[in-house]
Amino acid sequence: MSSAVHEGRGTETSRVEPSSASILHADLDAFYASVEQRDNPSFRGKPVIVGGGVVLAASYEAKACGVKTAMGGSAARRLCPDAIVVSPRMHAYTEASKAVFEIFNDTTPLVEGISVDEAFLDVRGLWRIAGSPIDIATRLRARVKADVGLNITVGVARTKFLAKVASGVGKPDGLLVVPPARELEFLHPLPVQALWGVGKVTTEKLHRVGLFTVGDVADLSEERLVALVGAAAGHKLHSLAHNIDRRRVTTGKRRSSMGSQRAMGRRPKTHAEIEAELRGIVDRVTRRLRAADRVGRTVVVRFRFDDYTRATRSHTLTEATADTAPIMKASLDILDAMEATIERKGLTLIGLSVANLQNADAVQMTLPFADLSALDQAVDHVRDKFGTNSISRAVNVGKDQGYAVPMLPDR
DNA sequence: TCTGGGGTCCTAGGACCC
DNA sequence: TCTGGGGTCCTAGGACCC
Repeated sequence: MSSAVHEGRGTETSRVEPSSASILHADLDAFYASVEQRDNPSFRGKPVIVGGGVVLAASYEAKACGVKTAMGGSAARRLCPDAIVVSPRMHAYTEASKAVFEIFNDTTPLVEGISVDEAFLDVRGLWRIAGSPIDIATRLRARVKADVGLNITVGVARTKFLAKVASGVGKPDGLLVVPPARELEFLHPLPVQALWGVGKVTTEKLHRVGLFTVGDVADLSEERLVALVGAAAGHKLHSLAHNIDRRRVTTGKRRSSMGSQRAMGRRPKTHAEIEAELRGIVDRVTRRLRAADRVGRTVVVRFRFDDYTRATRSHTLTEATADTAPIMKASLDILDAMEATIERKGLTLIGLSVANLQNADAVQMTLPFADLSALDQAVDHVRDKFGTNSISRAVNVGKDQGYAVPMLPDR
C-alpha cells in the first residue's frame, strides 16, 4: 500500500463543501495481467506479459524488468526472459470489468467510465449516507479486492485531473488523496507528461523550450503556450497547469465511432486476401452496430503499410445506417481506389471505423430536390417503421443532394 | 523496440451556403 | 463583373489515451 499525501478521517469538515476533495479516480492495476494472475495462481508473484506481438499489459513483476505497455513483444522478452507470455482473453477482462463497474455504480450514481479499467466517481453529497470520500474510497478498494479479486488504486481530489494524477502516483494498490490546500504543492513538481494530452511529441516541444515540470508550464504565458502547441491544446495545458479544471463527472456518454482493425504481418498478400479481410471486418463492425442499436454515416478505412506509414480514407453516406450493404460498398470502393498504393507499399494493417454515430431510432432520409413531392412516401416509411408520423425540420444538405429529413419516432 | 486494437479530439483546407 | 464575412460539413492526417 503506497503512502498518501493525506489520509486522515473527516479532518476537513463534516459538511458538504464544493471545495472538498470528492472526485474519485479508480484505476485497476495492470488490469489484463492482474486478471491472468488472479485466474492462474501459479502466475502470482511472477512476471506476466499479456499479448504476443505487442505488450498489451505487464504485471508489476514484468514492469520491474523494464517491460512497458505497447512495447514490441521481442524487446519485452529480451528484457524479461523469464516472463510468462499469455494471449489475451478479452472475454475474461470484459467480465471482470463489468463486475467492477457494478461496484462503482453501487457506490454512487455519478460514474463516468473512461475505459474498461478506470472511471471517475463523484461522491460529493454522500457524506451523510456513506461518509467521507476517503471512507468511500477505502471501502471501494476493499470491495473490489474481496468481490472481484483485483487490486485497484484510487485517487481522491477536488478535480478530475488531480484525481487522475493522484491515482497514477498512488499505484500500485494505493489510495492517494490530494487535500485542496495542497494542490499546487502536489501538482507543480510533476513532469510535464503528467498533464493530460501531453505525449511524446508535445513533451519534446516543451523540453525544447526548457519546460520540464508542470510548474514550468504554469510560468509560461497562455499566448506562448498556444503558439507552441496550437490553440486547443495550449488553452487546455494552461488551465491544467494553473489547476483549473471545471469538467464535471458526467454519465450516459455514448461513443461516437465504432471500428475494428486487423494487423496482417509483412508477408505479401493478394488483393483477394485483403478484400476478404476487409469484408470480415465490415461484417463484424456492422453486427456490433446493430447489436448496440446505433447507426453511422461516415465510413473510414484505415491502412498501414510495410514502412509503417498510415493512411485513412473516408466517405460520408447521405444517410446513417448499420446495414452491411452500403457500408460494405463504400469500404470496397475505398479499397479499390487505394489498390495502386497498396501494390507499391505493401499493406500490414487494414481497419474500418464507422463514425458520426447516432442512436438507431433517430432515422434520417435524404430526399433529392426532384422528389420533394414524395414527402408522403417518407411519411409512410416512418409510419411503417415506427408507427408514428413525426417528421422534424428538413435540412438542406447540399446543392446536388436535396433535403435530409430526420424522422423521430415519438417514444 | 520494429509495432495491437480500441477509441477521442484537434487542425487545416476545400466546398458550399447565405 | 467583382467582391466580403461567417458558418457548416467533409476529408485527411496527427497526437494522444488505455
